[in-house]
Amino acid sequence: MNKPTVHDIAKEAGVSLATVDRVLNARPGVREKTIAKVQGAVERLGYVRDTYAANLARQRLYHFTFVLPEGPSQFTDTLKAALKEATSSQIADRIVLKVVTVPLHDPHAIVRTLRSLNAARLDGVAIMVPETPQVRDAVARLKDAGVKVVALVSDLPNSARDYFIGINSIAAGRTAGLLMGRLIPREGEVLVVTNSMRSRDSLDRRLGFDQVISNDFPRLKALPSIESYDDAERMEKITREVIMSRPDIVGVYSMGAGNMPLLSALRKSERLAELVVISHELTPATRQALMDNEIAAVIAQNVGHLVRSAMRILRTLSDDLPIFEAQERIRIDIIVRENLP
Amino acid sequence: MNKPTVHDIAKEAGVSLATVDRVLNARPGVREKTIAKVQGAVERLGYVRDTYAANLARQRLYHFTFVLPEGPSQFTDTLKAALKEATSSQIADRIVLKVVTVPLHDPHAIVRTLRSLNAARLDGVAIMVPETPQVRDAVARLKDAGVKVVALVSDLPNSARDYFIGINSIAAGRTAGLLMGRLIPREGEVLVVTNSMRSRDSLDRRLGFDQVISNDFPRLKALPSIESYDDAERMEKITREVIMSRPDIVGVYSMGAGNMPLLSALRKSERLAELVVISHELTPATRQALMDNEIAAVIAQNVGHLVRSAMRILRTLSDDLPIFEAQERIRIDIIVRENLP
DNA sequence: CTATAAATGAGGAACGTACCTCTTGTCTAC
DNA sequence: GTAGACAAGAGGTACGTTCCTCATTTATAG
Repeated sequence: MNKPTVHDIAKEAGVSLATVDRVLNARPGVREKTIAKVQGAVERLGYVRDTYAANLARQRLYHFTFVLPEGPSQFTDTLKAALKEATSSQIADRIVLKVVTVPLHDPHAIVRTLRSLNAARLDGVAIMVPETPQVRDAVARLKDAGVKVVALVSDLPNSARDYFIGINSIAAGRTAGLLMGRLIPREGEVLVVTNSMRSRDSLDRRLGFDQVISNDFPRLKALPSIESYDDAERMEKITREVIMSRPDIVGVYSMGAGNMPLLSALRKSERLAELVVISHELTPATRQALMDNEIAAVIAQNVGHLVRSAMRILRTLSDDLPIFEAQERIRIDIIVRENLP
Repeated sequence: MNKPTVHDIAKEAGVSLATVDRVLNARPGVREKTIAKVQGAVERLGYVRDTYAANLARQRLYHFTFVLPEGPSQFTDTLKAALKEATSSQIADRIVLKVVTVPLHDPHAIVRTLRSLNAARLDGVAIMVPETPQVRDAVARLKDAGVKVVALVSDLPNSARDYFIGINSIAAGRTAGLLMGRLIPREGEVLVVTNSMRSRDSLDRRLGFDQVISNDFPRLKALPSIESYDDAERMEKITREVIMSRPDIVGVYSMGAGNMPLLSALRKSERLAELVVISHELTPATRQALMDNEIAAVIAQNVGHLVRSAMRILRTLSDDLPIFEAQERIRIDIIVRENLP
């Protein structure tokens, strides 16, 4: 009735413990026929390796590296904080964690960093950078070297990454669109702002947003995206100008980072109270704006879950174990003033 | 640099391994002074017991029992499904799980069941029942017998339970109130329905809902709660009558289970399209209603997270380890058509 | 100061797995 | 028929912890 051990497998298969070990750990020097015998026993008894005992025996350490954007961003700051917090918990057990940051605007530097990772002493990498052909190459190279790769927050769909941990941007955009439509009962224009439409996330969010607006809420007109290019002043200036010149604007959808200059511009315009503002990611700025009723809703992903999931998945991949999908699915959180975590 | 082991503690404290073991496992026969020496070494080296190695050595099994409501309820069905799913994952490692169901309407049967639990061979219990003085007593009795007790979904705030796993009902009600107010731009009445206002959860949700409605949306008038007493026919009949007789109703807040008869009544009234309906818990019925635009939003708690959290917390409590709060906090999920999980 | 109890030390086996060495068995080729 | 290669067995040690026994030291009481 108890969980079968390697000894049970040996008995069941009629071979020695050493042979079972050779088969289970894919060591050479075992005939096909014998391998089949052992695997048969494994399946018949429903053997699952006790990972903890195995890790104890082999003194296993998991070497993981997180590649995150550098520079000031409230979102990546909260992500890093969550990572640090997780490090001191049970989840980080046997994990040796390294965090490196890369400048997002410099594709060469990103690739240089990815290439500089020592694949030989690395079990897994979690990457949060925009997808480029060079990044795809670097991912393939890591994979070839036996390193597990997961994309974090921003997917690398055309790369060889093993897993994506984050929310579907199209669905996130659709959620924003639905909320915007439901929260604005009249006609009008919706301002859409982002850092840069060259990022895939922004494109997808915009896509999802437009799908729902045009299909379910034709009374609303989503304006062309305004891009800030990470320039706070530019963002504030342009936003103010557009808001001033277009009295029909009834809502604002902020797809990316940079909510602080946006809010600052909206405040100065003195039209904030009558606008429905929806933004992404829960940061100190958006949290405060929610509490002040300046932002109606925030579309977010739980960063704590994000980093814990990344660690668990990298570990699971490293052990060639099946992933428990239900636990790892990152949900699209809708946060309003009253359900702030 | 490596994690210290019991051997390191023995060396540091200048005692033998056996003594370290006696101290760490609170076995008798050690002088106060020696205990202090060992504990000093533990703190200086920052020793943390390797729980996996310990469990391996002592062949530890965690015996947990979940006490859940019996009878047909889509919510408890999904909860049980999540429990079953979790059982076959890593999380349930070394856990021997038992599920017993109790009739919620029969306080005596509940207490009888709680008393019948064999505290001697039980490490922890997760309980989902309404709080009564008898339940409080039963919890205290379990605690006295050394069993860890957590309240699930529905808190037992005045009992000796170690932990509550679920969402704050007042905050959930406030969230519903805020959404209702934001989604209804005009004046009108809001119908509030529930199973029974004798349940603490319903009272608290109502309380939170009324707080926000009266404070932020005085244009809305929340009607007195309609109770179904778990009687589907009654629910459907009364709802239909009220809806028919009160043309000013613009929204419906469903605080408890029994969304199927409610929806059925609303459909028959043919006013569903113009009503803003907000309900609790994601079940097959509410999921379908969300997709059909019949329900505007569902306030939910992630049942998968709920049961995984319960298992982790019971295990952590059994090991007298600190709980990683950030991971265990159950969030108030707002679910709309586009962010359905 | 001794008898006794209490506290501590020393060592080993076990948990399930990994990994090592050494030996024995079996097959193939010439 | 035997060398050589390959396959399999047998047995041990280790990981960090628990738990056991037995011996030894130390404190306490009479």
